[in-house]
Amino acid sequence: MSTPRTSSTLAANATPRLDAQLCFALYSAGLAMNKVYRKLLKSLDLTYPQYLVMMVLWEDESLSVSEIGERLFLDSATLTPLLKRLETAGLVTRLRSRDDERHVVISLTARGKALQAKAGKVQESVFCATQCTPDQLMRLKRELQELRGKLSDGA
Amino acid sequence: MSTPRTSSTLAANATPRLDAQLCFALYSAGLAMNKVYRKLLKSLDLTYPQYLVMMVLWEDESLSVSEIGERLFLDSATLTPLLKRLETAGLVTRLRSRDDERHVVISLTARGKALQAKAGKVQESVFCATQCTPDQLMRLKRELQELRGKLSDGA
DNA sequence: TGCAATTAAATTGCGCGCTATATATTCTGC
DNA sequence: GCAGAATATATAGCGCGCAATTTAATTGCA
Repeated sequence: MSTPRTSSTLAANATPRLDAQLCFALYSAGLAMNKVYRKLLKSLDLTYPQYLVMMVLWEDESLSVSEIGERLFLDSATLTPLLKRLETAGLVTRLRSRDDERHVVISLTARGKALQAKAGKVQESVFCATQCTPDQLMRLKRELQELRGKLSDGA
Repeated sequence: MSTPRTSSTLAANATPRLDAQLCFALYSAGLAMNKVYRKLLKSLDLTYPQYLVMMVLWEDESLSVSEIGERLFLDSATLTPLLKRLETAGLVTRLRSRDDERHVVISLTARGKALQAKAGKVQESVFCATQCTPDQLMRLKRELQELRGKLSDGA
């Protein structure tokens, strides 16, 4: 590392190194990914976060708001309005649980389930857009999951 | 591992495989990163995108809106209000170029330049938060840059 | 039982990030 | 020169994503 002495020129660009650039790469790759999805999901009338919620529900068709939040690392401030939009679109229902009325149970409607059929093409298209081999994608995925874990640790 | 659940034939779960998970890893790692920065940048009164703009300006202290946009992959709809906030905070000035009045030139103020001194600590803290070796970070950075390039290709 | 602590959602307010559009300036062909 | 294309910002509207707060329901414990 050997930080340079406080000469004005060197001190001036002591800032934007290494991880700054990793973070920017992460940030801008995320934006690029979102743009790809935006185009592909247009036909389904979904945003990417909405699509994530639908994917969770395609696995388990009935979940509470907080259960969805745990899986996606999102909280109710984000999910509540998103879920209301999905409800308006006729893809899910929102019902207070009988057992514990604090919980709101989100369930797929028939329309919501049916939408899964269309989703396959989206996945395929995104895979093509990455121009990566499955191996590369898996490895990168694992590394990002690790990074996410480490970044969340300190919180 | 090999996903024990919902293997209800190929048709039903043709959806959430491979790249779906890469994209989600990318998305959620980005959110986690942003949270780390939010805490660290609180003392500088900057958001992460604002911090990116400042980093660009610490390299070149006078740039047009579109030049900043090219470096950060952002457009004027995002940058104009962000830059106005930086102006309000006294960190930059916004002036129409004499040469070409379509351009708005963004320049650092003394306060804006001075802020760089505080930024070093932020970088260091983020680096620590990643709990990664510089090698890992560099490699991941390069992979994400590649991915960003490929994802932007098709656009 | 009774009331404080805890938990689950919802709400408020703010700052992106985008699409689509508008406005103003410069450049181009004729 | 001058109409029209091209370029650079700005604006409007929408949907996240988050911190902070509020509301409502449940739990726990004396």
